Amino acid sequence: MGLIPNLLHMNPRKPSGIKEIARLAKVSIGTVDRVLHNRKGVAASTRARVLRIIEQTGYTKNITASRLKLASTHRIRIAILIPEISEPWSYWRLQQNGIEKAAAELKELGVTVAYFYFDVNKPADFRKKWQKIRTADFQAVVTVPFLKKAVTQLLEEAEVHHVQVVFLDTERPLLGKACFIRQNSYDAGRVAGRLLYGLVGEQGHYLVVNLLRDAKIQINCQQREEGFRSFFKENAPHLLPQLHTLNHPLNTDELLAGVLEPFVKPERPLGIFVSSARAFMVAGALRHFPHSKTFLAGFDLNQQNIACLKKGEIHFIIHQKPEYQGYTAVKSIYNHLVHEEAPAVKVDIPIEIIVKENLPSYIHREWA
Amino acid sequence: MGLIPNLLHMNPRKPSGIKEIARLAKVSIGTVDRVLHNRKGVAASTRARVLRIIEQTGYTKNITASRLKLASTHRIRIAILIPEISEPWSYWRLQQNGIEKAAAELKELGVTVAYFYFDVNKPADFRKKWQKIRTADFQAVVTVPFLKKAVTQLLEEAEVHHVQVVFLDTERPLLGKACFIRQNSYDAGRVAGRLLYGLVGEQGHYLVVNLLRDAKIQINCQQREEGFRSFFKENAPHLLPQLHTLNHPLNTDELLAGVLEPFVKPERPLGIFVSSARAFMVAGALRHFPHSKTFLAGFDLNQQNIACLKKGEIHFIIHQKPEYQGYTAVKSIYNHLVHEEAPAVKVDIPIEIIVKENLPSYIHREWA
DNA sequence: TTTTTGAGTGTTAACGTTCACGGCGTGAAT
DNA sequence: ATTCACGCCGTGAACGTTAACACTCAAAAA
Repeated sequence: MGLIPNLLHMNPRKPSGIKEIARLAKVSIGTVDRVLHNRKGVAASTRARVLRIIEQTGYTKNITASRLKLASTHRIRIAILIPEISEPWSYWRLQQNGIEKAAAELKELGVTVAYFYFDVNKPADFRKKWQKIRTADFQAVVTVPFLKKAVTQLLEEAEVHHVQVVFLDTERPLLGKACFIRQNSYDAGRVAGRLLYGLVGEQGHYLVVNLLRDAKIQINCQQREEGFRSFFKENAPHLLPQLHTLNHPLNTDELLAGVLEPFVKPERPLGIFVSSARAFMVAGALRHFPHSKTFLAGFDLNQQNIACLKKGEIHFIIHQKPEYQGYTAVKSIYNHLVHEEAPAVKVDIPIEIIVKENLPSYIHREWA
Repeated sequence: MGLIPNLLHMNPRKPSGIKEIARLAKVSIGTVDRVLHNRKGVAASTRARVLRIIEQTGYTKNITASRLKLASTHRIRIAILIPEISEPWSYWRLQQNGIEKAAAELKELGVTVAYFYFDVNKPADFRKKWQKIRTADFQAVVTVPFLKKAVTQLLEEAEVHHVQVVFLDTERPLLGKACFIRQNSYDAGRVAGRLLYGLVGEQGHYLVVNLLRDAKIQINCQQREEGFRSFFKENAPHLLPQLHTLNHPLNTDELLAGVLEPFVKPERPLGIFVSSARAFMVAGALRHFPHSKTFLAGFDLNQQNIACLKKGEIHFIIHQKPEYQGYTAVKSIYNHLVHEEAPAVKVDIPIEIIVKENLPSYIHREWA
């Protein structure tokens, strides 16, 4: 340890980075810095010379050093504008966990995130919170595209104020060049079609169950159903007469089991695609028909779905990786702001298929 | 931009980090540094006082600043000891792509990786390359546990020389506390069992195809078969008589189609599980039996398998995410060496299921 | 002619961490 | 009494980047 003299200190390494560029271009580091940041105050000839050296040496700036310097003065501020988190295991809580993990990693690089929660039923609340964000110079905002008109306004104002917008979990055809982190719902529906068709086969019937909140269907669920139907249209069009849809309001008095009864026949297999995260409710209702040959596919690894998967009551779950979405949103924004040549944030979350047997490899592990 | 005076420069922020600790403990930053690095030369009372302050303030060192300083003197050197890469699309090439991506990200933090390739058929070559690594002070080595005896020796010597070892793609029961990045082959086989059973059902027959290189079965393939069989043992033991194994040497003169023929009967469905990355070969052979009801599952998203998946000749692919494995190996080593409290590297790659419909979400996307 | 401007430069002090070096003391050896 | 050793601690120069500030000339304004 102490026996070997420290050779590195005897022959100092030749400087790399901006200092080396300055030496080669016969200017000071100040000038190189001005060129790199496109600041004025550099003669055209000097600028060209410096740029040539930068080109030739393939210089890239040391982001570690840059962020170390900037962390104290020019922080990167990201606003998170998401629906109020009611249940402790809600989808947005998971997204937020991912966001917080990213924030922790980026903290010492001068990145801060601030949360703003809005009431999904009140567009005015969304607008109000956005105005707070807009007037508080954030570089970026991560939000959801639920409230169509309010979001359109947000996009326009964000463009004017140079605030980067990233949508989580969006499906709405996005105006302009908005960024997003989402899973393709249409394709996810197609995957569910493939999986249930494989299990149920030609002799069976099929049912799409949309569980409605406030009597209206979510856009995600709608697109998933379209994808599901498109699979059959392309691969087994003769089965379309056997493919039905059940829209069932969650806040109804009717029991789900009762509504399902006409579809469940002991003599023929039934494939049920639940377009939302509540497949476990359908699984519960199906316990009234113990001798039916029913196969169930749905979304999201919440605790109830996991339990049903383990018991064999749900056969396939499609995972949306909410934590990963949140994590990726923040990380991508950072990368985009820091490496200027980095592409805009457009991430398609893979459509991951969970069955009973690969569940452990998903829940016993870090998700990032 | 220039209109607002820079307030941050007028009221300087109170220092954070080591300086603040020093101020509170009424010592210099040198002493704090000595305490943080457990170096001698600090009075016991002073050390206790500093440690108390560190505890109270919840100080954590700024790794950005630390690496900036250390990058020039104490680089983190990682050796990669993997089989020679023959084919351009080989599995190890993909792993190496992931490694290189991680290396690029960590370059400015003073991390360097060096590659050593060995001939998988020559344990002596493996040993020779390892000796080169051992004598060249690397902090860590990423390798594969193929050659049992040579690897045991490596592990012992690495422990003595404080070289961290991380195995890629391992299944061998690992001696001691070795680290790994792998997919659980047994569980992957079980997943394949679930998927094929779902498609083929009770009336079908099942076949495990092990494609042998040099007449011997790879340990991965063996464990996958065990997992596959265990699924049927648990879920459909009555089908075990209908479950056969075919070990087929790749360098034989016999045609695969000929060997498969006795198993393929037009009247009954057949589920084939190929335990390696060459399911496309079985798919090719099956083209001789166009009217058979055959279902095929295998591993890895190589180009031939992808083509078969798109054509519907292969029904399920299990993805091992080789690029992600390589990336994770290097990143995890870095995190472990840099955050001393970080856990040892033990990563289970999730068993990801690919069908025709979710393939696009896997191949049109960054894997990290 | 002298002063003033300002465009084009160089200089320097940070950001938080690291570590060699040197400078105090106190106690032991000469 | 003078030297030497050594435990304990502070100082300062880096790492590469940033940006305010200071300086130097020219040409334009007085």
